[in-house]
Formats: sequence, C-alpha cells, structure tokens
Amino acid sequence: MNHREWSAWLQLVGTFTLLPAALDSQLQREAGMTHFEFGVMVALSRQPDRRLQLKDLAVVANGSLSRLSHVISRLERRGWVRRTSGTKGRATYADLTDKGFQKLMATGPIHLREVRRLVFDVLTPEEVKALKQVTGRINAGLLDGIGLGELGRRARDRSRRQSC
Amino acid sequence: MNHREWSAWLQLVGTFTLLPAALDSQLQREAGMTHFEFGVMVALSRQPDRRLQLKDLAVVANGSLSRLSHVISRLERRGWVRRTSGTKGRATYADLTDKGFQKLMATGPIHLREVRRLVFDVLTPEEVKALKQVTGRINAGLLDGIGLGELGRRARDRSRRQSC
DNA sequence: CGGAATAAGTTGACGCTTCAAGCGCTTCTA
DNA sequence: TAGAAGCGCTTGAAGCGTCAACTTATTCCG
Repeated sequence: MNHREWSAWLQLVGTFTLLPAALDSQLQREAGMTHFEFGVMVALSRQPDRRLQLKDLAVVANGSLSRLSHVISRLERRGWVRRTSGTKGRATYADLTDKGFQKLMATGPIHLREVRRLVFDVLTPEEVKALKQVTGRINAGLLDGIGLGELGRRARDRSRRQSC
Repeated sequence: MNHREWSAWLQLVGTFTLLPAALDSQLQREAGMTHFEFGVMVALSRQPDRRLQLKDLAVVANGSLSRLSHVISRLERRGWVRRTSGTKGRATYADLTDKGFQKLMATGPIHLREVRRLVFDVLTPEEVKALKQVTGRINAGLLDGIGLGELGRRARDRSRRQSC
C-alpha cells in the first residue's frame, strides 16, 4: 500500500465515519428517524403501489432481512408503514401509509438540503462524476463479494452434506 | 439535485453502508475487534511512546469523547490498552500495552489485505487520486461545520453573557 | 482570594444492529 | 404423497453508540 493509497484510505475512513453520523444526527433531531429508516421509506415511495416485499426491500436498502424486520416494526409502531401478508405464501409486504408518505414529503426537502450542503456544494461537477465512478466500482466489488460468498458458502454446505 | 448527482448520491450511500459493514464483519470474525477499535489502536501505535490523551485520540479517531471512554474501557478489559492518569491535572492517557501492540501486529496485515481487496484492487491509480481528493473535500466541509459550530456556539455564548 | 465558567472524562440508560435460533410455508424428490 | 430441505421472516439476547447528567480539576476575572 503506497503513500497515496494510504492517505486516500484515511480520508475515506474519515468520510464514512463522519458523514453517516452527521446525516443520522440531523434526521434524528429534525424528523425523529434514522437515515436507514428514511432510505427504506424512500424506496417504498418509489414503487407504483408504494409497497415492496421485505426480501426485495432488504436488497434495495442494503440491509439484512433481520435488520429490516426490526425497522419495519418500528415504522409500523409510528404508523408510517403497514405490514401486509401477501397473497403468495410466506411473502410479507411493507406498505407505505398515507401518513408515512406525508411524513416523507415533509422530511425529504430538509434532508436533501443537508445532503447538498455537506456533499455537493463542496464538489465540482467533475468531482461528482469521479465520486459516482469510484463508489460505483467499490460497490460492485462489495456486492460481487457477497454473491460469491453466499454461493461459495452454499456450495460448501452442500458438498459437506453430501460427504456425510 | 440533478440526475448525475442523484445517482452519485445513491452510490455513495451504498458505499458507506456496505463498506464499514464488510470491514467490521471481517475484523470481528478474524480478530474479535471493531474497525473503530482497530483505528484507535493504530493511532496509539503511531505515537513515539504509544500513548495519547483521550481528548486528542478522539479527534484523531473521529469519535466523541464518550464513545472513546467506552471503547478504552473495553480495550482495557482485554489487556490491549491501559489508562494512565497524566501528571497534569484532569488529563487521562491511553497507553497501548505490549500485548495490544502484538495483537495489532498480528491483525494489521489481515485487515490491510481486506482493504486492498475491497477498495484498491478495483480502482485505477487515477481513481485513487480522485477518491482522495473528493473525500478530502467532503471531510474538510464536515470538520469545518463542526469547527464553525463550536466557534459559533462559543461566540454566541460569550456575547450572550456580555449582554446580561 | 473566591466564586463562576469551562474543560476532560465518566457513567447509565436507551435505542439500534447483529447474530443465532426458531417457525411455518413451499417445493423438491424418493 | 410423505418426508426432507429450503426459503422468508420473526424474535430475543448481547454488544455498541449516543445522549444527557454528573464529577472533578482548572482557569478566568472581579
């Protein structure tokens, strides 16, 4: 790891330590919700029928199913989301309620203003482009890794089982 | 917020959701420590005498004093760090023990390999340069915000006091 | 000098995330 | 068609972070 890489690494660590903390703190203060919860609600609001199966929601929101289940319970308690037992077997859907949609409409602009202030106001258009490219590549690797990891694990489990 | 910015934002959120999770998970599994704890120990190890006052450690590690106090307690329980009441008044120092240093020597390479795999292996040298530049600018803004906030608060408090 | 403000650090409670275990539908497959 | 395996989801406990309150030492200032 050369000098430039090390210094880039320190900066990256700084960003993913400070930025989520800043966003969470602001959303918590001004809207009583987490950044993750906000992301979940945004994902729901972008669907035509404002609903999504938990399994898919987990992928979109980059979270585990377990985490999502807890989060949906909290959002349900606040009346922003409702669980719906889907018609097909074990599927569970999360529906954004009207109250949840209104909350989102009220919160969105506040949050976006903060994002703009903390991120895009300090970057030139070329830097934005570079940011998108770099994070895109890192994420591809991360998601790839997960995919490979799961497949690998399953394959391993299967072969282990066969060998017994 | 235009289209390119929005897409860059989604990628950035993905990165700071997935990357810390991946790093924490690996460090937890293979070394029984958090990424933040690792960072704290690295910071200590870089000092000539392997010690740092908590207040300064907090700045270096991008964490609150409270968080640090808890973390140091945990590290102390594992024998990797020792608290030392400094000679000057209320200062408290954190000392990296020999055991802690050895642990760090054993863990460092494992972690760095993962960092390389997840981040630098997927980036070209130009992208590394861009990453450093962009995150550097964002962090400057974030720290500035804090700095301004504190200075602002103090100035406000002072002027309020004077006006009474 | 003496009291107020401040700075450094600690603590405990509360909320969120993770991890492991478990439950109940499906879908294979023998 | 019955049993096994897998999937989608839930749950409870344990660990970590944050916040607010508190303690103690220090500095400022009249």
